[in-house]
Amino acid sequence: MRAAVTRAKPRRVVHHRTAIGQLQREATRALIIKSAIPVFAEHGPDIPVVDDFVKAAGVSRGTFYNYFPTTRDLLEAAMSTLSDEVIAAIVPAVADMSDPLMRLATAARIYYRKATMDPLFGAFLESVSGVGTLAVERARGDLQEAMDAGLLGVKDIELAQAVAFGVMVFALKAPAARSGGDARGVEVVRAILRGLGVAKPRIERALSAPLPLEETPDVEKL
Amino acid sequence: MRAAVTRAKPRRVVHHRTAIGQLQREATRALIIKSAIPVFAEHGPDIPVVDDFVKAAGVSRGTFYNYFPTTRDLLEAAMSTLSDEVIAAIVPAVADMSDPLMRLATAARIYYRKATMDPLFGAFLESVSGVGTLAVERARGDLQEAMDAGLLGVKDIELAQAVAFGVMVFALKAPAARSGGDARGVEVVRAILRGLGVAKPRIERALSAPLPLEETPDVEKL
Amino acid sequence: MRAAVTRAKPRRVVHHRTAIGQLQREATRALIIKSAIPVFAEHGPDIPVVDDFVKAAGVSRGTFYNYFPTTRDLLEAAMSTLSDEVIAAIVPAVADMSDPLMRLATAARIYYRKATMDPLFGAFLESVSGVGTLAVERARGDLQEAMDAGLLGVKDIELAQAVAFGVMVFALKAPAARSGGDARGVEVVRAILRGLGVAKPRIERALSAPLPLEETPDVEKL
Amino acid sequence: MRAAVTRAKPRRVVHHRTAIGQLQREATRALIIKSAIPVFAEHGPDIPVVDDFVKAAGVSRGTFYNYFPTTRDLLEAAMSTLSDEVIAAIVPAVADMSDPLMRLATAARIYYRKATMDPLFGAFLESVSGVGTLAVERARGDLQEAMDAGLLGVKDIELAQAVAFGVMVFALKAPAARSGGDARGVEVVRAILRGLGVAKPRIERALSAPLPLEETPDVEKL
DNA sequence: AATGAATGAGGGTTCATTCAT
DNA sequence: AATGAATGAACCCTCATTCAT
Repeated sequence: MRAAVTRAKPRRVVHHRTAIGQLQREATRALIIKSAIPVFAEHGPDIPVVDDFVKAAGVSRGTFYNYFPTTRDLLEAAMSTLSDEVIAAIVPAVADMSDPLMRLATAARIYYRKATMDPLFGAFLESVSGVGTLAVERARGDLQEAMDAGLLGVKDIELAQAVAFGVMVFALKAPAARSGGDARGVEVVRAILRGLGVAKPRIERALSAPLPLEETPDVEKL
Repeated sequence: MRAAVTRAKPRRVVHHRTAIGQLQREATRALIIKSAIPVFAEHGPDIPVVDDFVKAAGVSRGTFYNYFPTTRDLLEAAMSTLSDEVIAAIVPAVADMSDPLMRLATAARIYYRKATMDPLFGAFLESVSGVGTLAVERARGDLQEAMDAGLLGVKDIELAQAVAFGVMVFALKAPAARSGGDARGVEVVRAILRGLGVAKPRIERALSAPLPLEETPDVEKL
Repeated sequence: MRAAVTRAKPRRVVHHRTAIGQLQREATRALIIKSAIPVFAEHGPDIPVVDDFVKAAGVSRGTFYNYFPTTRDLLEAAMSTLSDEVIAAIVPAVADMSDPLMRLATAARIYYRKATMDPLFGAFLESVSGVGTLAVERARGDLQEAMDAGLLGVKDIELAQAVAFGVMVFALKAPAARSGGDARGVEVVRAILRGLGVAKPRIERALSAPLPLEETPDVEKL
Repeated sequence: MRAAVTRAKPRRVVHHRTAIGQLQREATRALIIKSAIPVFAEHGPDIPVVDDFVKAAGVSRGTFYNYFPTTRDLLEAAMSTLSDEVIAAIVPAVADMSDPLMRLATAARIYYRKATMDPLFGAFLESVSGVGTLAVERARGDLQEAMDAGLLGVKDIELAQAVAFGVMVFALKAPAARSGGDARGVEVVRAILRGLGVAKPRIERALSAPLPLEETPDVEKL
């Protein structure tokens, strides 16, 4: 009898459900993030509360906590998601460029365009302070490369970053950001390159790349 | 009835008790603001709560509400107080300068110095997001004047501001801000002027003004 | 003017209200404890929740937290209050006794009586596990003294305590505790003394003290 | 419809799958109980939650509920399992004894030994309040028999139980329980027998039985 | 049977604000 | 004016339980 019991011990196989669960989990996670972005975007300086996300995603509080222990975690996931989107828009456009300044300038122009044309993305940027990280890691590399190549007047990488990100962030905050279109984007990036101490002819060359075709702004998103 | 009350104090006789009361009020108000500044500065991203201010000032909750209906009001008062301090440091130093660029540059250098040397002021700037406004109104005037005089490459006042404030704010956030001293301040302001499209010789001239004697940093303040 | 302001600085006197507050605080604290005792008593093994205490005391949740950060703290306060009551009933009765065994026996009999006659106290003891501490510290001293005087067969203080408290606690849990009156109390204490290895004649002597007049059981308390 | 289902299995034919299922059920149930014991033991005063059991057993929540509608049921099953273990250790050792006092004393000594030497069992006893019942039913019979035979001074079965279980439980709680070994067990049981009013020579006789060979304490179990 | 994602009621805690003194 | 106890709405978080697969 002992033996029989032993033989009958539970199998602990990977259950059918386990596989399904993986997909389900991914989907729910994505749903929560997706619904959270407008919540972050709409909220001003006052931080949204768990209930806001829960309502937006149409899931229960319990489910929310199953995925994101803190709203901070959700914010990071949302930023990461948006960041991926931006990068996806930028990478192919600059892939073939050998000039780091041109890569930098083109990336910045696309970023500016996205921030001004995509209401959701723009609102998100405005609401969430500390935007820095959104597509920053990429820019850092180009800045460094340009500096190493002796193309910048600025000799300090931190200051270079302050110029690039500071001007971009503040320019996006200004009311004019809503109206100037790509042309203003060029002005902003020109100011950045000037601030970095790039020689004038190089500035114009870096700004000469055509931008990829504009997607139509999806107004309904917000 | 509202009118009646208004009409009832036509003589503007200042009663003795009233006068004392005014001073008392002023003093208590100042006390609360003064004690609040380190509270704002010490707090990171999490907002301080009424109790923090109450404890710091050593007054009762009731008294607090007598003076500041919301903590927002207190924050504004604190910013205004600090702003006044900064302006007081800047105004005499630039009073005699006729060149708006030199005024701008010198003011920015003093501001930078204060933010890096005065731990309390610096911490306050870091903690309170959107501090931009601290001594901003003055800068706007100088920027406009310089632009009107054709001294800037940038033609859009909003972009000019984005350059000036964006670079300054982000440069102050960088770790390097803690170590570079006045020399880094010059670099930062040079980047700003370049970003604004000021001609090179004018930049150097604008940066040539000697700064007033440095106060010794008051480390104990924080 | 500076001087005037200085003179007007707030006085920070001990305010009238501060004194009142002390009394008020004491009263509210006592109220919460008092109302909590039946709550603990009525609850079986399931722990009462903050809301129970709040309702019982008729104060707001906020007030509760003003006084007791955790329900554990409240429990301790309640035990301490009851403990004081018991001790107050015991101390005068045994004050004149020189024999530690008689003190011990008399104290135990009064404790037993209180636990069986006072429904609130009894119910509290039953509900709250780990009653130990209620009037224990006193007993420990008498036990030690008796042991030092060579009056106990048991040579280990921890075992002596186990006998005294174990028998008492379990005897109070038995259904018979509700009916036997003082006579059963004598039996219980006799078993304890026997268990401690006290010589037979000493046991009877120790049990011979008359108990103070019984208060009428206050049935309405529960 | 319910009736129909019931009526549908009249032949009591044990289908092959059913037989397997029975064993499987038994095994899973045993697995959950087995894994639950350390969980109960490790947890202090705070009650373990379903998730703890689920993780420990490596089964899903759904499966858990298939076997135990409430954690209370699981606790009872665990107590019953341990109880069986203890009884299994005691029964053969006392089977041949005719003296109820000797049976009682020997059983108590084995119980004490198990509680002090088996870390898991001991921890379980400490954690789970009101464990009294673990091997109690057996003791009750011996107590009653001894009382009927006029061997006890105590005339009240409830009080007899209070003495036996109260002293045992409290003696096991004391720190000394961890060090005294079998010798302390004898002291504890002696105190119990004294408390029950057993005559001295009978006490020593009842304690004279040799204990079965000690299993080596299985330290790794906890 | 077994699985585990989803649920939501239950309970905990904070804190801006009021108000009697 | 100043005081500080009291308030309760607003949030936070856990966990027993369900149920589609």
